Amino acid sequence: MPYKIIFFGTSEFSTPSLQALIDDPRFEVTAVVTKPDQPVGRHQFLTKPPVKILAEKFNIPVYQFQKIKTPDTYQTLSDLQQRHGIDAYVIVSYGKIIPQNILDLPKRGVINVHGSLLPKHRGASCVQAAIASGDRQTGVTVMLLDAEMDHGDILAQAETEISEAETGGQLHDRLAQMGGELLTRALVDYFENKITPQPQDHALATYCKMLTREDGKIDWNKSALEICNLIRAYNPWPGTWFEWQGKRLKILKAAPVDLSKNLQAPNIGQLLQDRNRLLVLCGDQKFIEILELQPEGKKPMSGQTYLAGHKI
RNA sequence: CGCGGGGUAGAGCAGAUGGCAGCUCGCCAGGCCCAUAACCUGGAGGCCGUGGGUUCAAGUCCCACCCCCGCAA
Repeated sequence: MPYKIIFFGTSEFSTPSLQALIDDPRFEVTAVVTKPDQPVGRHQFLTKPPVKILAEKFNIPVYQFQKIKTPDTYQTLSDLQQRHGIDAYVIVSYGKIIPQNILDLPKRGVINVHGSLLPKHRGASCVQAAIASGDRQTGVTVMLLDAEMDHGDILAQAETEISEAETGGQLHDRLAQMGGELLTRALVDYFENKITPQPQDHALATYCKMLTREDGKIDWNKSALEICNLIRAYNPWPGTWFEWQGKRLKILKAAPVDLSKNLQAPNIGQLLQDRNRLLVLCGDQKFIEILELQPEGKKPMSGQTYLAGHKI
């Protein structure tokens, strides 16, 4: 008899975990809960969440509750519980807070996959936070959900190195994949009582907030290293940018540079040309080279290409 | 019909008041040099997004359409 699971998830981070559960004969994904379709993109087309697309492909029933904290929602999930005897909920990047009375429904509790080594980087932007903080390694955590955010007992963790040039998007995809692999193993061990859930050391907890595009505005007073890490971390979401000559310039790729010679003292945050390189002075008096950028209304281009057509 | 920017040489950009298209980089050839991503000389390369219209004459004015992108979500 496979373990019966209801999967809660929405974003691209969720899909590898859902896929792992589907592919593993030891589990049966009885239903999938995901956020309602959202208007997306320049023309606001109504778009299905990635998790919904995957679920439909395997003919798994999909539930999209407008609100979780309603008697109707509770009733629906309660019915599913009675009808199928669900063993556990698995929640991966669902995007909504689930009330306690629902969390109490499944027989063996609620399991969560988180994209960091808890207790570090609790919260919504854990992947970006790891790179932005300059961490050299991170990982994924499979844990039991409790009332507080990313606070529950740990079932399993897997670590990985963050490479020098890795972007948030690349790391996101890797962690999502790792999460799926770790999830199925940890879940079986947990069901078979082979692991003892370990409480987190809450004194070491750090938190990261939900990111918006505003968070990607570059503060040139920070150090060159901090800024480079931020650019890497926030690529592709939420992206990093600053205002230049009344236009918005997105920075897609940058690197710290060592300059032996002294350039004419520029202001912090001002673009500067050195040969065919596009430089900016940061708060610690060090330069970064902008390798790839995207002016408002234009396609992405290299710093050198930008210089070919723009006087600085 | 959410707001806005843009489609001109391979790339990035200029082209007030309409008159036979220019800049930077790249590319090709040659030169200089121990050497070079540096420098010098010369050269190739453009139905100016598409279709109409106004005009003696349109990249430049008018209309329609296609495509790309930023914001917003």
